[in-house]
Amino acid sequence: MSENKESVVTRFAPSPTGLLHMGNYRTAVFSYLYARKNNGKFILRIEDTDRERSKKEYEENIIESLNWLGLNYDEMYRQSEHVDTHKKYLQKLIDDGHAYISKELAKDGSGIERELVRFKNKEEVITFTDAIRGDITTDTKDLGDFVIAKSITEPLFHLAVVVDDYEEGVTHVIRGEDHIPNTPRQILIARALGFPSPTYAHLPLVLSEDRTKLSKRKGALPVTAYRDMGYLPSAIINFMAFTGWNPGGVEEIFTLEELVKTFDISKVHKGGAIFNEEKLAWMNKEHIRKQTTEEQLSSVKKYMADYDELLLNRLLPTIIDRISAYGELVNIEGSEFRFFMKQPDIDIEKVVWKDDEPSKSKEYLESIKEILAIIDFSSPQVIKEAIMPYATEKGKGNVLWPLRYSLSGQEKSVDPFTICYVLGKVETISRIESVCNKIDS
RNA sequence: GGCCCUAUCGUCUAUCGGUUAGGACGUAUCCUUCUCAAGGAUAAAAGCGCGGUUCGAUUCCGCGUAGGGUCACCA
Repeated sequence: MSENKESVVTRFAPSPTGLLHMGNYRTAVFSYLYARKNNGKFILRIEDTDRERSKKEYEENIIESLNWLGLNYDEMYRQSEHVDTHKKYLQKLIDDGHAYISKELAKDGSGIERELVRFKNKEEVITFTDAIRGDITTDTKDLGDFVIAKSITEPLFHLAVVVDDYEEGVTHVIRGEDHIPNTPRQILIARALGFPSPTYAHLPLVLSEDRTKLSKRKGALPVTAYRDMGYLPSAIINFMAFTGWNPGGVEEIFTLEELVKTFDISKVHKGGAIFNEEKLAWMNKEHIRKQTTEEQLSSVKKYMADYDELLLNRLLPTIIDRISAYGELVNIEGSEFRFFMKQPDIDIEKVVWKDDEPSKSKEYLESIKEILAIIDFSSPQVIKEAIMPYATEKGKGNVLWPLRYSLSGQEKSVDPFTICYVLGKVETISRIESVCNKIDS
């Protein structure tokens, strides 16, 4: 790792004009992976030259999202803070005859005359080699003399991008496919300024169900919304990296470190991919399962801080087994776990298994109570072994259904042994007694 | 419409000229099971069309077709 003059610098250059979704952050993921893979630098550049639309809160959300995802950047710039540099190069372009001031009526119909700066397009054919797509050729005569500044003091997107990429030493511009048409313009400006062109890599788009570009108005959620739904950053990263790329092989669950290790930009796809929410959920579940018990418990506690810790510890494996995102725990009272927190309402009619007799169900419950009273509630397995001989003798459904329903108040629920274990002996027996009393009355 | 990009199961994808076209999500069925999940097993499910090149094309080339992106004094 000594001196390598070709060291890689990539950047993520969002404009803070809204909350960014998965499609946006995926370009950050690929830029990050490429930089880290090559021991290079990853830069965050806030493209806030449009002062009207840029908002501080959006910038903050970008930083927050990147931090949450663990996409650590080595440097951060704000384009607006470099306007002087942009102006310097703009002047150079004009001085060198590559750009000119053009007096034109404002497009807003106000009748005001503005002094736009246009790039003097020599109308050549530009070919660049995209790291993902190969050669892309454009005849720039279709572009005309495009505008590069609103005025001599207000440089616009294309100029700012080219100047900043140069000044920041960006070697690889990794961005969405929607930027392909911008590339020839930016190459033209770079050439006029005598800058070397970076390597371009245009990623396929992330699509919504209708196969058009993912967008907020199509329902794409900000990445922070997934955080708020209790998704794991590692799952989000894994998923984003896997839309449009995969390392080959059968394994699909990767940590960020593993992604860095296996990333290969030449294997990135050319065609767009639909954002598959169901697969994301599955992937998140897999990532939850790979967490340590401590991590799982601390995630669960974010939603269940008020609950008894001992009970939570015993319930944890069941929770992990049944959720695909921690956010499912926001409303415990409405969840399948509600009965662990408080005694459920029991519908006596439902205590009885199929068409067994109510008096018998009570008898079973009484017997189980006797059995449970003398054993140690050390694990669901122990409880199961204690109860099963009796249940088998009397009919499993006859015994187990009343037990499970009495404890949970739910026709569909976690198995009775786990319920007993989580509730503990005292609570379990108390619930059984209360149901027996109700049957009597 | 001009320019540009793309094309394997419903979806995400593997294949870098020769495979019974593989895997995953989802779906269905079965097993397990007192119920629901989870787990296990199985199944259905794909090379856009037509021409070339080649002994041989999903793979390479061309033409269609379809879809997408982009055409700002936004980025």
